[in-house]
Amino acid sequence: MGRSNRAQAEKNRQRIVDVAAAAFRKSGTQAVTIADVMTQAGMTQGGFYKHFQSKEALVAEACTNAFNRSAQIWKEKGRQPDDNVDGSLERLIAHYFSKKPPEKTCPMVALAQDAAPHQANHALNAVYQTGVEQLFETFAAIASEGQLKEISRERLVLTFAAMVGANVLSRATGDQKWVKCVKQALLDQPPSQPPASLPRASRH
Amino acid sequence: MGRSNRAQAEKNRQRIVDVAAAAFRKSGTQAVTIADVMTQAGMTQGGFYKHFQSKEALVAEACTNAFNRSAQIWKEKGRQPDDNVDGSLERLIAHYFSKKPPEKTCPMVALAQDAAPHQANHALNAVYQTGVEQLFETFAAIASEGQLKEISRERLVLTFAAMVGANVLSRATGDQKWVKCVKQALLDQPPSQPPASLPRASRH
DNA sequence: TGTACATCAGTGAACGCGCGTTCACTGATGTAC
DNA sequence: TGTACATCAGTGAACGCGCGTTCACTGATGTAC
Repeated sequence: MGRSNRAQAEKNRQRIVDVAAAAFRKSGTQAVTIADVMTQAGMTQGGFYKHFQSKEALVAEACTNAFNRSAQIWKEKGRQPDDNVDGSLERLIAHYFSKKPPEKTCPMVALAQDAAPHQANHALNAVYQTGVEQLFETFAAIASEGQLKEISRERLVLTFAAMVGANVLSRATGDQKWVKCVKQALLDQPPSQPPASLPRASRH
Repeated sequence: MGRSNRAQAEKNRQRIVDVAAAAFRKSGTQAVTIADVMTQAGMTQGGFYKHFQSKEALVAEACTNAFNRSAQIWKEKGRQPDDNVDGSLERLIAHYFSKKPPEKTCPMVALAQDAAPHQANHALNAVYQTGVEQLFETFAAIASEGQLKEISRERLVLTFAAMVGANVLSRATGDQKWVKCVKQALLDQPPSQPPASLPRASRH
């Protein structure tokens, strides 16, 4: 093919990042090879190193990309023009639990294993930390916006963790029931019927 | 070293499984090599295939082992002789969030990635499914035992998912704050102060 | 109980494959004049 | 505006390493007589 011009090369680079982000979200970073990514991006593997220093570097950049995309969509769910603000958190929760193609898996779930500190990809770990923070703050902002009662941060974190946990369990088992049940628990429980506190015994 | 007798060979086999279970919980199955396991078990890698057909087979067996160990401990937390039954769920939750050495990481969290159906280790996926079920049923049994009010299954799943999610986030980021916050949310919220329903706006 | 032979747990080297990375090469692009 | 040269994006083969697996071999164990 020979050389591309600068504009085309930049497009190609971006395409590699996009393809990689989708593939990593679908299968995790370890299951995706450089050859996979480059083929999907319409090039051969040798060209990869004209754009990135290493696979680790691509991983970090692609995952940043994935977190940004997610945060963007969350924010959109938080403010839809034709709708009142009160239901925005419900809308976000419903979206989080909606069936999505594997390449749109929540990055917090898809990348959790690869980002762990013991995996020694420090760049990815940093990206992941920032990404989780970013998504949680987006979540918290939407929750606090149109809320009648103030929600405690503890409660927010609990809900956030439950969403992630349900997704992890459903993805790992292949059984959607975890997601469905937690979605029900978060959306369908009428405020008029306050839950029996938390699942704990009352103190004796 | 030559050949071991039958009893010793069986002990060696069990040692391999135990070592592997600990290593897989610490680092995930992909990051652990056969040579690692065999060295830690005090043997050389060649001998591995006298006991197991493949790494996949060891993974499945070791993970079964890990889930069983966890379930066993959960059950013990559910019934301690000197204690009344009412606090058993709190005790279990506190234990789940207590700091443990990496080789005792919750199998649901440590193995989630490797167990996913797209990883094509079908034996492990089956083991994982059964293991999650086993832990959840243990959890539900303890919750329902000494409970004054009945807890809805939805609410149980929500709590269960939050525990898993918090652990996933803390393990992946390296930051204990997720675990700490969810633990607080689950244990310290006084029943006398019913939570503001769920983090949602009241319907308009 | 002792002897001869078969079995087989464990050894350690080697094989084979996958995958990240490197490299010599191509030819279009960018630039200097 | 055209020409000569340098640059460099992309190619495709090859390298090197790690790791799961295989294999010939050893010598203690188990067994048959």
